[in-house]
Amino acid sequence: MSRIAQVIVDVPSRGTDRPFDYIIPESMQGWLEIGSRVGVPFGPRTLQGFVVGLSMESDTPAVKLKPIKELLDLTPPLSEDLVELSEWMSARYACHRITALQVMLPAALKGKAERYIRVTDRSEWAERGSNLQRDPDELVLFESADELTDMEAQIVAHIQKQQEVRMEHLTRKFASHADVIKQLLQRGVLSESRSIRDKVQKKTIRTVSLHLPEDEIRTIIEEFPAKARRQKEVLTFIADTGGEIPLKDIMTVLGVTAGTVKSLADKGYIVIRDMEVFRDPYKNHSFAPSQPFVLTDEQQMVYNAIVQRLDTRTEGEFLVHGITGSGKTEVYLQSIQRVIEQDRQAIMLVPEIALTPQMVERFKSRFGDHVAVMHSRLSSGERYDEWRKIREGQALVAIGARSAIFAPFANLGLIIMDEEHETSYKQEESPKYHARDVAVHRAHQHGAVVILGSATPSLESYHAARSQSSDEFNPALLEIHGRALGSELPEVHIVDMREELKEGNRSMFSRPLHQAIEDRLEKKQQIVLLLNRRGHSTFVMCRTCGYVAECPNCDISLTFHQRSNNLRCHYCGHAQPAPEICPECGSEHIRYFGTGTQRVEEELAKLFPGIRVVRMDVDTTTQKGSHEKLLNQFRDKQADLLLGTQMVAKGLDFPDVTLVGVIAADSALHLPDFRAAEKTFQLLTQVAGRAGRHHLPGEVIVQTYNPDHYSVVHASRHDYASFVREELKHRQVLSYPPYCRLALITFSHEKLPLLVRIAENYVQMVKDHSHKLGWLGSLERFSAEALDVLGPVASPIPRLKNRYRFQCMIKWRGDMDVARLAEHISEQLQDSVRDKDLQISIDVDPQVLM
DNA sequence: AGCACGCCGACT
DNA sequence: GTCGGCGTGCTC
Repeated sequence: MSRIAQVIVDVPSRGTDRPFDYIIPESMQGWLEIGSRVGVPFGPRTLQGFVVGLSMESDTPAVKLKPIKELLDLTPPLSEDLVELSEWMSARYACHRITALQVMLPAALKGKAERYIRVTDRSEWAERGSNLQRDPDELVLFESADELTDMEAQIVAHIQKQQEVRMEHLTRKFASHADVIKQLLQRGVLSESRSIRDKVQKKTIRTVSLHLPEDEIRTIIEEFPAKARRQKEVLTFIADTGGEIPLKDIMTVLGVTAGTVKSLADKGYIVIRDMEVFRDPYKNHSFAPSQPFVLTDEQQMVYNAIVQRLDTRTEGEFLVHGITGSGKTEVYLQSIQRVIEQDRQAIMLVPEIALTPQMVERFKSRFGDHVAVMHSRLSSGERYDEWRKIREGQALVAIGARSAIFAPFANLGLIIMDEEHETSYKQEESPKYHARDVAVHRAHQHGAVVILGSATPSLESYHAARSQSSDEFNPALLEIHGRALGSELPEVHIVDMREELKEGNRSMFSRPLHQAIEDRLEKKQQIVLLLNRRGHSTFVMCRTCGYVAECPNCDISLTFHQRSNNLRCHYCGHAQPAPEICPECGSEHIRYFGTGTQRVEEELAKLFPGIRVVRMDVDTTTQKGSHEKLLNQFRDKQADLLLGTQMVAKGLDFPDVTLVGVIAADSALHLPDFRAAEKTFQLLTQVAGRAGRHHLPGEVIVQTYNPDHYSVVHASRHDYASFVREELKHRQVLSYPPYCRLALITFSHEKLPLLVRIAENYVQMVKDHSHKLGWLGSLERFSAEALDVLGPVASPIPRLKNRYRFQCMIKWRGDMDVARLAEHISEQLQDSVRDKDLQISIDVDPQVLM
């Protein structure tokens, strides 16, 4: 038996980011495991912590060791593999261990210490009951107990009844007598302790069941006194139904009160108890069971490749590149089915916005109650219950967004990541993990298979599949070229908005789009309009020739800064004055860009009187369930046109949509991000996939000022391979992922001069350190190992919440531990500056460079 | 993160 | 001469 437990305590700071040793009390022997959640004394406080190791001896001097105070769960909330995973995460993403552990659990398990009050020496007092004032002889224990006033006695009695009462509850109940409670504590009549209390309680319902054998009950029913007609009915009902029946049901079905039922319990015929139940967010939905579809030949080949690995229990990764509407989901469903038959479990990750009721229904109707759904719109209680269903083995499939990758399955066989290119798989707050990388690591732990699926795979994944590297992540590429229903991909027309302007059309709708909308309205077919609002930020473009100002060093569009009236690059810091006329064609129509959905809606109403528009954007979908409501409205044909931002591009499937319009394809193209072209290509491809998915042929109209840009051209031809070829060339020349890795270091402080000095210091320190290690070098030389630092520059958001922000970027190739280097330097700098106002954040493999 | 221990200004 | 400012150091 181990004597010592290593515990990570719930304090996310540098000084406490290591295990602390505790003595395991006798009573916890055999119960305490790696992954257990415990309450421990830490300095003067009581904190929640997680056991990450067990041992016989400790290096800490015995006098310093304290015992663990309490064990918080019967079964450990974390398994050993998740504890190991947290160690890997803290190293890879430079985060505190506790932060990594915490992200794996539902918020409900983030307990905080609370004060609990009880009457001192409970056993003595319990016997005395309410006589405590009348029997002063026995109260020698407390010198002044015989002087208890009425108020004091009342408080003591209240506490005694419940044995232990939370301080918070007490101060609320006896709000005006806080001083009395304080005094009782001082005199020792009451004592306090601290204990960890969870945020969410398990939910229970009152149930009723027979307390005697059924034949006995039948006899009792026979002989029931006639005037107790109601009770007789109730008892008969319970005997007939059998098992545990919710009290509520009895009351509604028979129209009786709780009192009637209770008197039966008092007679000892039945028992009433609180039964633990799971909150079911989908309890009001019914799901018609569905059967597997017959797979197309292509689907079958993909499925066979996956099943081959599953059946031989070999780990492996697959990248399934299937065009929109190719029926990837059906392949996922059948693969999951296989894994379940093997007594293993599966995780299905989808982007948050794609986790629609449609999607959930598909899984629930195939796998019934074995599905646990985890998404952000659940209450913390609901999320906790879904999590427990997984932990306790009731659920076999977890479907959810990013954090579902931590679903606590014991025997994981398959992890699927749909729309794997989505940036929402990267968490923006600490721990800044990427679910794809975590998935690969977890799969290695379990010998499980990983499937990444997308119509537009990320360049990182695609490149990893293409190059035969010996990396940890080396997926096999599987392709699906045809659509499941045999429909054709829609025809895409590119409209050159420069031409429109030349011909005098200043409206946001080109003539072809205008005409097409009119046509569909007439035919009573539906339209989806996409306004890409990511480009709301200000890039400078010439309306006449499409010229966009770009940085000479970085090949990235410049951002317009109104304050200083100049253009800047967020990568290297380059700045130049804002042009008055277009440097390419001399036109005066040069301006910065941005259009809102609201304006488009107004414009639509003006141009097409009577048009029924459903607008979907952050403004209209913040309310719970509004997303679903708007989509249903559109599905039920209560609207002709669905107008929205990115969210209309994903996964929606409406049979009568025959026209998809993209108002401004360019708006994401000129964001200061090296992934701008990739994002544009992905968005156009995805949104084009919304049209003509069923019998009616679809058409897509893309308006753009850059009709020749390769992301637009290749998207219009549905040509992923050509796009990738071209984009990879750019990435290679400029040394961006997948040809190197990135870490973004962001500094923030209230005082600008200090901040600049720190940022410059940091960059210098990175250079010095990596030079010493022999890492520093130019990445452009195609060396296998090299590291380079860019910046520091002001962040794209230079001031946030009264704090200035600077950033620098580390680029490297090779498998050196840059996260550790970055963290090490952070700590050195923090130590030398000694300013706790200084924040340094490290983002390894950033997806958004802000 | 808290909380305590520890060295320098405005007050009974 | 004391109460208290928050600098820095520790928490098994």
